[in-house]
Amino acid sequence: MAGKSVIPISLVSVKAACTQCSLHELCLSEGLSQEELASLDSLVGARRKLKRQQFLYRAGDPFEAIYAVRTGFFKTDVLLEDGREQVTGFQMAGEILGMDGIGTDTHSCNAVALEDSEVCVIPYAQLEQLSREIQALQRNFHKVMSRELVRDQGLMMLLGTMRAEERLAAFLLNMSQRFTTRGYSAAEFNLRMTREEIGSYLGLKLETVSRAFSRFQEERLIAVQQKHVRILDGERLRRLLNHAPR
Amino acid sequence: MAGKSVIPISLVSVKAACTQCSLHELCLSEGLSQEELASLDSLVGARRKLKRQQFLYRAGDPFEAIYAVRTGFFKTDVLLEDGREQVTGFQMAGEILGMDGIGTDTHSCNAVALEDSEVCVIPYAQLEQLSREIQALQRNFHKVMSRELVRDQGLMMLLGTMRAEERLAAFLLNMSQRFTTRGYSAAEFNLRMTREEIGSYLGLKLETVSRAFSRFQEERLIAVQQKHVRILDGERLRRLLNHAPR
DNA sequence: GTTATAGCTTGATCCATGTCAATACACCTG
DNA sequence: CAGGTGTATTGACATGGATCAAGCTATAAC
Repeated sequence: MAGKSVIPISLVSVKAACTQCSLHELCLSEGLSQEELASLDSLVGARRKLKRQQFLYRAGDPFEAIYAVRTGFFKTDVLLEDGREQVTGFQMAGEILGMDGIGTDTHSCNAVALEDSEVCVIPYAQLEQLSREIQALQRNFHKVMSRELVRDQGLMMLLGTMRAEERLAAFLLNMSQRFTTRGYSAAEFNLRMTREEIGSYLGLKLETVSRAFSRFQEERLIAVQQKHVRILDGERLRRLLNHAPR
Repeated sequence: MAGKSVIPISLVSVKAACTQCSLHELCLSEGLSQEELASLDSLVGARRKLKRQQFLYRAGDPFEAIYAVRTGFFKTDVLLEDGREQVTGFQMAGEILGMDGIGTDTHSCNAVALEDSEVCVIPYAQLEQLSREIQALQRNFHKVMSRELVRDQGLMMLLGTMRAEERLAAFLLNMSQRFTTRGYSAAEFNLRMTREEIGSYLGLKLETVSRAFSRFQEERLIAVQQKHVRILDGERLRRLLNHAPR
């Protein structure tokens, strides 16, 4: 950290903010020039640390900023008046939270840290301003939102047409893929969420999730112990998808 | 149409393009000055007419433009390799289609006209350009995308936690609300989609949709005959939501 | 006007997942 | 290390919606 004195100070400070946290093309800084990165950095100054179970924002909160996950793990969820909960997503390093608030100036879901986490606070008014000046930033931001729309389509497909085991397979492969992108093992990881949260995300009850885990273990597709998952046969897991049982 | 000669020619041409079709704040032109509207108009020049069942774009098509529905009715859907279909949305006048393509430069779903329709073609590169110049346009565009994210959250909630009759009630109330916004009757309308398409959207089989319709009719909540729906008791229909059965 | 076809309704049955309940496990606290 | 609490597993049973099947109704085609 303190070494590498060949790097000019200005660059080090840039690195500390955006270059370091943006895992390649995950965040908003992809493809920006050094100069542009510096502008983005000055905007992103603020950080916020959250303890496990703390809310980053709640449904109804006024919208002021979007957030880039630096470290940690989040869930977003929506609550119905009668108490039913739908987890709408899990977010990890490099992913953006809070865009649901842009349309109405009010957040429409809750965002909760599932472990101690840190986010970059990106004040929205300033982001709009800067993305009128920096085309690459504008483009990145639009791409992030659009990909979120596509992600949602995938989840609708899952919730609307898949059976329990397909859903869990899709979930595990998605997790694996995202860990891989971040340089972690594709085959072995620790889930940060409970069976109930997975179930809520997948439109299943926690018992059904648990049974599907057990089934996969019997079938030697995975080895699972509580939150620790090892994927033994990703190929077969993948084949479970896109092949209707009848 | 040909009358009203008091309106200057420049305004008439503006009206023909954006002022007329954008039902208030639905489209992208909300809050733009006359001058800005003219810029947007020059961008939106092209129109496209589609016959019933024609594709506006297909999954895999290169992304070039987004589309504003001028007249008619669309559905978007995603297909799985094994043939399973998930309808991800129904779009009517003033709504924007195609934003799924921004993230990957490729459309991720199909968009099909459910009746003869017309759209405004908005070339995306030019929209980005112009929205760097016109703050109100940038803001509108972001709001449209964000509202789409929020809409998706609602659909996930529906697919993940609601029972068949709740889903249909939510669907009918949503339709009613959107027709109202467009100046049509809230209580009486013609659906443009089949039971199968409704089912696909709601994560149900067409038979289940049909049975739920019949049930609502028995209960005097609605009067339904094929695609024609009259809402008799919107209040009770609304109470069906947000009240878990147990 | 007749026929064909797609769409819709309704009934009978089946099955995947929900529900309820008991137990086990892991982790934290003191 | 004991106890407690939240989490996970597993079993038995219930049920909502899927499936299969038959018939009906509107609309389009000829």
